[in-house]
Amino acid sequence: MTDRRAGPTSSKVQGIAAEVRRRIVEREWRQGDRIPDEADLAIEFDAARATVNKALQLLADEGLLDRRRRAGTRVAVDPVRKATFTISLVREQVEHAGMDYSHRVVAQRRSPIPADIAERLGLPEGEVLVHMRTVHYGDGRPFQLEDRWINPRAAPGLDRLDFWQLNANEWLVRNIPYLRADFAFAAENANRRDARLLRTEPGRALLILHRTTWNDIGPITTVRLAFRPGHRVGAENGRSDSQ
Amino acid sequence: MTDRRAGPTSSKVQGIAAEVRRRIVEREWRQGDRIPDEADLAIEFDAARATVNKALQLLADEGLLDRRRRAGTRVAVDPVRKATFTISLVREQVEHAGMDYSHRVVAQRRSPIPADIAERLGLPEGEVLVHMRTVHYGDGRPFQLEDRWINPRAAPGLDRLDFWQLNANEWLVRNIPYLRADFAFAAENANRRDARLLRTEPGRALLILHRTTWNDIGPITTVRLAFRPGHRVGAENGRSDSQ
DNA sequence: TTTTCTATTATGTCTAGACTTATTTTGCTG
DNA sequence: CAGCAAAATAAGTCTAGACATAATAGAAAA
Repeated sequence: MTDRRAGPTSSKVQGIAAEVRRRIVEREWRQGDRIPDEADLAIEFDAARATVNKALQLLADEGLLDRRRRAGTRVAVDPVRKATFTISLVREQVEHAGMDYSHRVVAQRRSPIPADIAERLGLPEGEVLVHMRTVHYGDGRPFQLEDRWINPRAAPGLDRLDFWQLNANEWLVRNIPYLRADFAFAAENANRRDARLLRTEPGRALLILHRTTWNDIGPITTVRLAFRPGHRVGAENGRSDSQ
Repeated sequence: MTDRRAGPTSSKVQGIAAEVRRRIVEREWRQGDRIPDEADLAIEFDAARATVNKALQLLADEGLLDRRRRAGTRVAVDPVRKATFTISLVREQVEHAGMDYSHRVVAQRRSPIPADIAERLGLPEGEVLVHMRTVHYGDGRPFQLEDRWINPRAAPGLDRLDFWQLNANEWLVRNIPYLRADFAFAAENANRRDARLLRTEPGRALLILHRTTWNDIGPITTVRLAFRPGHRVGAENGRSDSQ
């Protein structure tokens, strides 16, 4: 997990947010309490209401405040916190860790989709998609195993490509923008194939990240990423990091 | 395909964001392209510059645009996407799934911290913290196993509490607000204790969520949450869901 | 040529004010 | 008293304009 630099240039919005945060942490304002309205805070902080609004929205997005029209702003009773995970390209993850990146496509073919994939994509079972399996390496050691289904209908230009050479994820990400994505983390015991490709033993617990992306045409691709044993995926919250 | 609700109240900001998103997806504006500046877009969309600014900031936060002062706004080449996970209380997760919630504290004592916990918290090894282990149930079946260390110095009022009765997480969340939290997902093979408490077999892959929270005094608590086998934690992005 | 200064520019931030909208309060009516 | 309509209110959104700031491009100096 990367470190987080000190307060971002401390703008007025950030200053107000920090002060409100402080009052909540110091329990001047307690869980459930109604806090002064935007107009009053604007006077207190000598700011425009829009500025106070932005600060309070920030804290509401963090889950620290509950805001409702007419009802006012309250300190959240159950601070439902949000953790933001940054999903970057495998190659960048590997290189960021100071390793040399390489990858190997171990399978690529057109194939009818099994039931679970069909359900995930909302396509009829047996529809023929492009299926590929890739191992990503860091310093020659397996880093991540990628099992991907691609919908050629939603990815024009796919046919002309040689994925035995190219990195599918990078091509997709750069050429087929998506409107929506969903993610899910899971844990699975490595099966024989996972174990062989990741050079570990069957049964080892693997962190799995499922991701499916969509555009206006339909599902683009769904992928199962299996990380090497022991890998962690981290996030941080608490200070919003817009910009 | 899952349902896609109509534009969220379709404000002007959302409308502009949607149109820019469309142009990127339709490849009118391609990866790396410079897009018109805020002033021009403001004229085109008949909006104030602040409104355009808000829309573009939204898309930049989503990772779809790169913006830099003076250099202008470009369509991101590597759309580093952010997935936001909502971390709610276990009880809410269980009840949201339509199950009856219950929990059982299986251990609670003061204990010197081992090396890994010490490192995670930035405290000297051997410092004495409160250590507790709780099983959370849904409809009587184990849902999550919680292994928690609490720093009494950062959690005043802790001593007077009876955690054999109370849910530690809920008490902390409601009474000791934190400034910063970090999260990490991992996968581990169930050890004997995990297996016994989650009523599964040793070796089963478990999804683990580590979370540590901090306030201005120092670390408050660190917790290892082990989900029951097969559990998934999901997120979605693509449309910002502020408010 | 390279370096350094300076002007320019697009985004970042803020303000004061207006209007909108969800929600609660209040007060009227049966 | 209940039920409903109207007033009040606090957040939501937007505008026009101002100034700040980072980064670039171009000009001047070495």
